[in-house]
Amino acid sequence: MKIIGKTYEPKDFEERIYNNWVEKRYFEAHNDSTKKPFTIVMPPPNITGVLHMGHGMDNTLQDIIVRYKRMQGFETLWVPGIDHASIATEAKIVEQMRKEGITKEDLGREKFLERAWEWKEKYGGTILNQLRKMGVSCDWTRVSFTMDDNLTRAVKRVFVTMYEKGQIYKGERMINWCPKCLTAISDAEVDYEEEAGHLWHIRYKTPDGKDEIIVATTRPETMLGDTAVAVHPDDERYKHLVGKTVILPIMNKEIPIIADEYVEKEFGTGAVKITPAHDPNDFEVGLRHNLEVIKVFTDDAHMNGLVPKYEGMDRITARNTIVEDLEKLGALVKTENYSHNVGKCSRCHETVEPAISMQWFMKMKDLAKPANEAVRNGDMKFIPERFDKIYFSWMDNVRDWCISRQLWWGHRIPAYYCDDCNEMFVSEDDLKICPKCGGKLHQDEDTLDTWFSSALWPFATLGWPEKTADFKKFFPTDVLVTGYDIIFFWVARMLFSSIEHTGKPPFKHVLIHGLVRDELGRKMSKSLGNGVDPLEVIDKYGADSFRYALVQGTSPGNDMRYLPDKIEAGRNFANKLWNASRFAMMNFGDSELKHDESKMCIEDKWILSKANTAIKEITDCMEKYEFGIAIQKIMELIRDEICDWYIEMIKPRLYDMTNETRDEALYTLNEILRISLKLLHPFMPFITEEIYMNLKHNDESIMISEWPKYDENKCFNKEEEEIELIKEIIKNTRNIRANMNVAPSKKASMIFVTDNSKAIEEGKSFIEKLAYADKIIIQKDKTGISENSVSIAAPGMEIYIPFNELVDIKQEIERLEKELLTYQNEINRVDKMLSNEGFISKAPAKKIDEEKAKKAKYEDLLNKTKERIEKLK
RNA sequence: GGGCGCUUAGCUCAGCUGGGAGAGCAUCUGCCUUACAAGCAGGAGGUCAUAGGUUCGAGCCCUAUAGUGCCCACCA
Repeated sequence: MKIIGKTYEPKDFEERIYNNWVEKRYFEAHNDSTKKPFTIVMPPPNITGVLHMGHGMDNTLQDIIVRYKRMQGFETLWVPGIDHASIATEAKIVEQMRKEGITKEDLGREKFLERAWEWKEKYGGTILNQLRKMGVSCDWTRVSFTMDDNLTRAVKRVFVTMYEKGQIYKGERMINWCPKCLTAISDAEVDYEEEAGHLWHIRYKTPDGKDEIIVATTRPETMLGDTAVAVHPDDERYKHLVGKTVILPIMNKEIPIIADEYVEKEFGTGAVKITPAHDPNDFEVGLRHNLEVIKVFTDDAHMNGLVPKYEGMDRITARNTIVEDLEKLGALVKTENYSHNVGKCSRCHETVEPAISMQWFMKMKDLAKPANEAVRNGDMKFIPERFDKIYFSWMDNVRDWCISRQLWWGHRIPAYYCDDCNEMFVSEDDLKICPKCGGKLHQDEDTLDTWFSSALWPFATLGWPEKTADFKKFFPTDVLVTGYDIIFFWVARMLFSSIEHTGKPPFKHVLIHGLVRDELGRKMSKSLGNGVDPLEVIDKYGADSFRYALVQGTSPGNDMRYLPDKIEAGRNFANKLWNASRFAMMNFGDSELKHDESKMCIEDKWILSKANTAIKEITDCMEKYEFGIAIQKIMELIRDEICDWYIEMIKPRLYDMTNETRDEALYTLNEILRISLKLLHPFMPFITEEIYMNLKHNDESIMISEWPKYDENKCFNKEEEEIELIKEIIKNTRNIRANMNVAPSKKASMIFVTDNSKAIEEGKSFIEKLAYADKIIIQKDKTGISENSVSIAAPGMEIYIPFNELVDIKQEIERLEKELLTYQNEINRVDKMLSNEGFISKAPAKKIDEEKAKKAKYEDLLNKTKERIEKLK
C-alpha cells in the first residue's frame, strides 16, 4: 500500500490525473450508447482574451453537474467550445493593428481575416488550456467554434430559410450606429448612462416674423436636419399654429408645425423639433407625417456637408458652435442644466448615434410567442424561477433584431447582388453568376451579429441541420448554466431559435448564477484592475480549492464575493481530508480489508448510518442544484463526523494488532472514505481521485465509479442514538474539564449511575479516550461517590467525575444552577406550546409528541440536577 | 417611470415545502495528544432592517416603510 505524502500538494498530481482522464477517454460521450443521455453545452467563452473568475464559476458549476450525472450512469456529454465574438474580437484586432500603425483597409478583407484566424488559434488555445486546468470534464473530441464549417452551415441554413419565410428581411430602419466601431449594433448592445447636459430653448419664428414657437432640445446640432416642429394636438398654446410653418434658424428653411400625440405637453416648452434622421421617435413621427429625412452626420459622427461651415466638426464642437451661432442670431432663448441618459456602445463605450440605415433584421413577434409559451408551460424552467420575469419582460417588448454588422470577422451574410441587374439572391451556396441575367454576382459585405450563431449553439454543435447521431442522441440538452447578464443576448435567442428550427426548446433547465465580485463587492473589471486570474489562484492553491471557493456559501442566481479566505478554507479542508486518508493508508498495511458483519462495532454502524443519511440529503441537493448546501453537508460528514469522531473512536482498535475487529474498522474506514470521496468528487475532482486510487476496493477511476445510493439496510437508528449519546457525554465532559482548566493529561475517573449500562459499556473505550477518563465505573446507585465531584445529567443516567481537591463546591453549584436554568427555559418553552389549545388542536400529532418527549427529557435532567444541587448544599 | 434582489454573529454568507437561529473566517481560552498547527478541544458573540398582518406557531408567508444593489424603459 502506497502511503501518500504528509501535506496536501495539489501540484503533485492535478496535471497527471487530468491527463490520465483524457487518455482514458472518460470525458468522451458515445452516441450509440443505450444509457440515458445527459447533455450540457458550454457557454462558449469569447476568444477576446483569457478566462476570468466568472468563467471559473460557470464552468465549475457545469462540471459539478456533469460529473455527478456521469457517476449516476448517464451517457454524459458536455460540449466545449469558443465563440468568435465578432465585434469584440474585431475591435481588439483593430486596436492591435492601430499600435502597429495599420488599418483594416490597409490590410484588406482577406489579410485581415487571416490575422483574425491567427488570433483565434492563439487565444482560443489559451482558453481551452485554462479550462483544462480547472479540471472540467468536457468532451474534447467535440470542441466547437462558432465559425466551424458545421456551424457556418447551420447559420446559412437558418438565414436562408428564415429569409424565405419572410422572418428575415432587409430594410432601411432606425438602428443604433456606433461611430467608432462603424457598424450597426442591436438594442441589447447599447448601455444607457446618465450624463450631465443642457436643455437649450430655441426660438423658431413664423415666416411673417409675427409669431414664434420655442422648442427645447438636448441636441441642437441635429437641428440642421429638422423637417418639422411638433406639438400635442390638444395643446391650446399652439393650436393656432398647427398647419402653419416656421423658419428653421441657420438653415433659413420653412418647416411645418405638426400635431402628434407623441409630444408631451408638460415637458420643456411642449414643442419638439423633429429630426427624423437622428432620433428614433422623430423617425416614427416622420413616417406618420411623411416628413423628409435629412442626415447631418457622417458615419463617424462628424458633420456632413449639409452646411459647409460645420463640415467635419465632431458632435460636441458642432453643438457648441451652433449654440453660439443661435445666440448671435438671437434664436437662443435660454440654456437649462439637464441630465439625461445617453446610449453608449457596450463594446467601445462611444456614444451611439441613432441612424437610418439599410440593414438586415429578424422579425421577432412570431418567434417570441412560442418561446414565451415554452417557459410559461414549464417546458423550459429558469432556476431560480424569478428570472422568468426578466425573460418575459424582454420577450414581450422586443423589437425586430438588427442582425447585420458592418464588420469583417464573422459569418458573412449569404446574400448576393448582381452587378448588372441589381437583383438580390439569398442562398446557402456561394453564388457567382446571376441566375436571372448571367451577370457577375458579389456577396453582401456585411457579417451577422455574433449572437446569431450563438443562438444556434445547442443544436448546431450537435450537428444540426444534419440529423446526426449526436443530434438524435443528445438533443435537446438538459441544462444550460449561465450568468443572468446574458439572458437577453443569448438564452432568449437560443430558445426562440431552437423552437423555430428544431421544434423543441434547447434545454429543460436554465441554471442562472450570479457574478463573481471582488472583496469589496465590486464587479471585477479590467478598468478597475480588480480582476483575479483563475490560473494564478489554481497555481497557488490547486483547482480543487479554487472550485471550492466558487461554490461554498453560494446559492443560485445570487452574486458572490471572491475572498482569498475562502480559497484557504478550501485548501485547509482538502488538507484535512488528505491527512485522514493518509491515516487510513498508514493502517491498512497488507490487509485485504475483508468485511465480516459479525465483527461490526457500534461506531461502524453509526458512521455508515450517518453516511447513508448524508447520501440521501446530498443527492437531493444535487438534484435541486443546491451545491452550496451540498458541499456543506459533505464537509460536515468528512470533517465533523469522520475526522472528529469516527477516526478517533477506532484508533484503539487499529493500534491493537490483536483486536479481532481491527480489520472491520479498517474496512469501514475505507468504505466511508470511498463514499465521502465520491460525494465530494464533483466538487473537488483531483484530490478525490488521487486519494481514491490509493484506497482499497477502488474502481478504475472515481470519476466513472457509481454515485452512492441511499440504502435502507444501512440505517442503524439504535446505534446512531447510542453514539450520539456517547458524543454528548464526551462533549459535556470536555466542556467541564475546559471550564475547570483540567488538562487532558490529567485523567479522572468517571462514575456512571444508571440502570441501563449498555450504551456506556459499548462506548466505554471512547469515553476513556475522548473524555480523558482513566477509569469508567458503572453502578446502579450513588454509593461511594466523593463530594468533590462534578456531575453531569444525561438522559437515563448521571455522571460523576471526582476531581478531588480541584472542585470548588460553590463554583460547582453555580455551574449546575446555570444548567438548571437552561433546562427550565426549555421546559417553559415546551409548556407554553403544550398549554396552547390552538397548538394541541391544530399542530400535527408528530410535532406534539416530539415536544412532549423533549419535555420529559428536560424534566428528567432538571430533576437530577436539582437533586445534586441539594446534596451539595 | 416599471420590475427584481438584498438587509441574519465583527466580516463574507447559508438557511429546502413555516415547528427549538447555522457555517467559514476573525476573536478569546487551553493544548506541538504518534493523520492533520493548513491542526485539536472548549468558549464568547444574533430583539434574523423597521412597523403591522396571517397562523396554534414567522428569519421564512402577506402589506407598508427605510436603506442598498441590479435590470428594463428612455419625455425632446
